[in-house]
Amino acid sequence: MNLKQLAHMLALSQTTVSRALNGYPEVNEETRRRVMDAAKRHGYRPNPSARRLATGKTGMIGYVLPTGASVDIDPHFVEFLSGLGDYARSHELDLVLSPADADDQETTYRRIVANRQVDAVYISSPRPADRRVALVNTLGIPFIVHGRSEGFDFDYPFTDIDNEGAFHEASRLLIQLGHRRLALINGDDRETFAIHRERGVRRALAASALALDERHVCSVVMTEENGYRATRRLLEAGDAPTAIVCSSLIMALGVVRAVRDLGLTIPGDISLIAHDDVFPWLRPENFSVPLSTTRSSIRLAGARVAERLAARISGLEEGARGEVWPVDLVVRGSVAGAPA
Amino acid sequence: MNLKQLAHMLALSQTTVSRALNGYPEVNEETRRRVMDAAKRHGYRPNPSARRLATGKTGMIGYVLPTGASVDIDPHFVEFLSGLGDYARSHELDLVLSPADADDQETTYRRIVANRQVDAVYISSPRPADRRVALVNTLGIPFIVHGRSEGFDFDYPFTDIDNEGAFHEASRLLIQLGHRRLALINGDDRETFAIHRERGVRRALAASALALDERHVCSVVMTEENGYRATRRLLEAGDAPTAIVCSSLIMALGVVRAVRDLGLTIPGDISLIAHDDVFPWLRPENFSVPLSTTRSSIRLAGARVAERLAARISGLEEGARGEVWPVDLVVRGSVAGAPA
DNA sequence: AGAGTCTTCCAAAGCGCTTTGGCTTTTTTG
DNA sequence: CAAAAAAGCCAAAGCGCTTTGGAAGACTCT
Repeated sequence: MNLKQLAHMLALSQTTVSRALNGYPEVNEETRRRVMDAAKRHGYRPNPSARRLATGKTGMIGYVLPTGASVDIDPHFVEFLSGLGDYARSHELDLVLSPADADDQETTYRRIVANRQVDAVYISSPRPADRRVALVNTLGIPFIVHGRSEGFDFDYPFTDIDNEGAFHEASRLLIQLGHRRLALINGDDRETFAIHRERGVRRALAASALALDERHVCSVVMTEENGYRATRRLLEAGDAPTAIVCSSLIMALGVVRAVRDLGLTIPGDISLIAHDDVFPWLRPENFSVPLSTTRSSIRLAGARVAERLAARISGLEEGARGEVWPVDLVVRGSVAGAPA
Repeated sequence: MNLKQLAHMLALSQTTVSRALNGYPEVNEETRRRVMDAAKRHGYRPNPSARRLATGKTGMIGYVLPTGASVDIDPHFVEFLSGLGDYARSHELDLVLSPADADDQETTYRRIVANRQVDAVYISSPRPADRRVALVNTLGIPFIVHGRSEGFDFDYPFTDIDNEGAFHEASRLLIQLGHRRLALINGDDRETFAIHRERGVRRALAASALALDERHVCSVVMTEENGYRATRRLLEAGDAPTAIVCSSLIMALGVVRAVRDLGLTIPGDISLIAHDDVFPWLRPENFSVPLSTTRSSIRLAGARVAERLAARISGLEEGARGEVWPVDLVVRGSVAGAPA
């Protein structure tokens, strides 16, 4: 059942039927009702390929997925996707993942824009002066950055959490508890979120005339194993820290294991605070010692990004407004006063 | 730059240019070369929307993503996606995720097929007599099932691992080590993989004239917390098992925590084997006691599914061939002889 | 009543590609 | 050498929708 048939059946022109269905004003309300009625009764659904060719609108949002044998997709992605998908569903949007060589995403961005394959895109895990952001900005496709970039001479729309504030608060708590030697086990420090977190820690220390020992900050891919290794290294060297701030719950698993392996305890010897993106399958309160966290649901962020993308597609949102969400500091058993 | 312009510039008809580009035989090789040359030089890329309208081919594979506030996307998904994306990239395929109400995926399947939004789909986490499988089968769109369904009067193409065999082997090993009371902490037993795993355990026990105590088998969503709870319940009741087989590494984290909380040790008091889908961020050899596993890379499965989908789209693969991959049993420190 | 203004609808021209059917020109064949 | 076959190309008809530019009729106003 296509438009032509429907129009013929109603003894109307395709124009009128099309307009009736799409809510244009120049059609009699009575006629519109008849049309919509018939459309529903016959289960008419406009062919998206045709609509797409005619309008350029696709009803899809895009994401360029970096791939490659040695490229691991961040497990956070799936949670983000949950939120995104949940919102997208309610707005009849589909998500298209365009796999790209991790080292050449530009080609793919250009392709999906040139081919008008999607109405909008989002960018995640941005770095300072991220080329992807600059690119989509000049290409002129609606977009939202999940996270933040830095160092551009233009503004852009983003949704981010207050990473600096979160890690500042976490560090401040530890300092108040008497800790003087903090360590930071961070994610990839080429990404902005990690830079902000480190900044937060340093600022808190500086406020108490303390500093972050360069040997006490490390930047690694966020796996359990790397959390373990980093902790071993930190604790086995001289001037070991008494408190650790950690960028992910998965790494925190490794931290806990390392501390135990060394015959130390949390929080007796080591206080620990980690960032929690809120996974359903791994919860900080269920650590052997309930874990203090800076908490922010990445799923909600996904939903919010979808919402903003939809708004931009339909023209309801414009401009380069960035938004920064506050982060909760949730104190549980893994922190205590510094050992004497 | 569109076909019309290119044709005009070459003083050829659109027909000829189109045919030259698409490798049809009725065009002079010399002409073809000229055309391809010009196309490359001017960066001509056929508009996919137009091609799609004309041919019905989209260059995309589809996945219906169950969503909802209480629906959690399986964290395995992201690893599967890694493999899928990696292959898809090399074949210029995009992946479209169509979010659907978890309780009504049929509507979405019908929509993407009726609208010809994708060339093929894959289905994951199938259950016995899965309605989605029956549906796509009758809808006639090319598809691959990742995993297996059961109880149909038709065959269908799938790629699965030998879950029954894997858990049979794991159980057999434990039995050989003298264990008599095994427990199974399984995933959602409405899904086929869980049913097969249970079957494997039972078969191994039966071979030694043993049986799986109904109190020693449980089926839960695969989270750390559920692994913990299940283990507490198992070990605190009478006739506690001396060995546990567990369907996921994430649940195994909870198992280990519970065992420790109870003042027991692995493998001294409890032997443990878990299934490992091979995540980069959580490795069995890094458990406090290196974990024995049944191992099968879900990432490779993703790549294989993509490969088969591509083959089916291009007509290279037909029929309902199912393939079952063997699973490695990797023995590490978490198993030992049964306590006296 | 005639001019001007809405309201309501339509025919037809895209959107950019593929593909059918046919027309020349060249090559092959008996 | 004429007839048949093959090769190489083209015009035009889709694919199914949106949107432009009118046009006809109904209504308002002076």
